[in-house]
Amino acid sequence: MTVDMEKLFRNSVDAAKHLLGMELITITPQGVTAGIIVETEAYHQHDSASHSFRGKTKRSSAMFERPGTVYVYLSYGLHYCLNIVTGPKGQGEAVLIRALQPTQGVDLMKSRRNHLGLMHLCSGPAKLTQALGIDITDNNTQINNAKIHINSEKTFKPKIITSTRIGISNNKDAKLRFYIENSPFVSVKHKL
DNA sequence: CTAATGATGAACT
DNA sequence: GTTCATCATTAGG
Repeated sequence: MTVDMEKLFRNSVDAAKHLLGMELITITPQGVTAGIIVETEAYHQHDSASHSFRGKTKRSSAMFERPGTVYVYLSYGLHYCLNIVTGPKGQGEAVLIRALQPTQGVDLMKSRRNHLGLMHLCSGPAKLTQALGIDITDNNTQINNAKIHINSEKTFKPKIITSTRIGISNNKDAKLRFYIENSPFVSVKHKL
């Protein structure tokens, strides 16, 4: 990760906002797939909804690595979700990537996603990992190193909406979900 | 050791 | 709106 990127990734809330509008890219043997990040959530160690809340465990250990580390976990026994770890190292902070607007490799995404339509390819945290070919083998790898990349140059300035997070039972009222206004590609449209 | 649960998605009615 | 697939982690005995 460049010095520039390190600055953007100082804490999970700022990173969650900065990541909106950036392009997330995977380079695999099957081809390149990519999409604009349109929805994120921030998690941190003093947040009872976070996997890092009870300290470092076997599952969450990647969350305590340096900024730019990838944290992937198995959700509900069958889905993978992608997080980008933010700093400082050891704090257990990360940003969950919840939705993308597909930009590159749409046909490959469709083949990985059982040939669903454009709106169903990346509109959820486990949908986008499947579409981009991300799984548990990517856990604890580094961004912009080999397979998973983020292009920090935005092609537009997104208007950011802040809301409560999706699918959690602890710390429900914290407004730590961020998404791009009027994007049809977000996972859930309602919620405050 | 056992049992409940979950940062979800697909397929239903 | 509801149900359920499916398993690592976690709490508890």
